[in-house]
Amino acid sequence: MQQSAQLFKALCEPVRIRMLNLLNHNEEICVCDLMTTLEISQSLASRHLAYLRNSGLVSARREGVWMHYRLNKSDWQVQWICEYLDRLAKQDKQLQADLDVLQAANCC
Amino acid sequence: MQQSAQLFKALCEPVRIRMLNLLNHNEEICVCDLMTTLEISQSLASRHLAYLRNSGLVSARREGVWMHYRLNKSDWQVQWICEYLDRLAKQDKQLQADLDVLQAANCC
DNA sequence: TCATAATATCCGCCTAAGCGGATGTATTAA
DNA sequence: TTAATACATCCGCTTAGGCGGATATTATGA
Repeated sequence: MQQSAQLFKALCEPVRIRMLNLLNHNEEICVCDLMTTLEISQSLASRHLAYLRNSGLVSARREGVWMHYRLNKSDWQVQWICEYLDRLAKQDKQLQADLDVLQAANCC
Repeated sequence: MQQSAQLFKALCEPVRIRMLNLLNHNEEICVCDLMTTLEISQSLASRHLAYLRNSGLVSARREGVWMHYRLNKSDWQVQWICEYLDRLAKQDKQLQADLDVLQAANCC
């Protein structure tokens, strides 16, 4: 349950919800794409991604200089969160807009 | 989404997860039952319940001197949380024990 | 009206975690 | 080997929210 609480802490922050929403609709995303799509600083992106990593929600893969992040979809709690995000995205303009912006501009 | 973040903040605290688990298996529970079941102080119980109220997860009903709390099950997000709690309770000893303790000792 | 019981809120203290901006690290290419 | 790029981490500051213990509020019954 302590672990559940940690899971929810990861979802407390709007920026992290936006990140998870993007990851929910793309196999992998690199840090630079997340930065530009969400219009946040490199430092901020990296710190929030570290938080998501430490909470077990995402994992990272290095490819040369780039880090690619993806959801840990094998975890049932992550699957359950994805279902929530699917539903939330349908009624949230910001999340929809984020998806459009990411599709339009792929840097990696 | 700001509202979603607020919802998850309500779930960050183990004591609040335990409260929601109890409410998920009982129509209504009074504050004194929650206090004794979770073995927490009156002040602590009341503060966490206020947090859950302000987050829109529960509502309260006065009956004489007692306050009875219940889940706002009409909200789809609350329903979704209940499904999570159902699943979590099956694999969490603490949550199971809480339910047993509450059944054994009804004060109101 | 007054004492008591149940609940809510306030106070002071402490920690987690948010942020911007600076610095450190790892990889690639020249 | 060095410079540049992508990313991670650190530093200092600020705020939200945890806690115990004290106090306020509300309702009931004598």
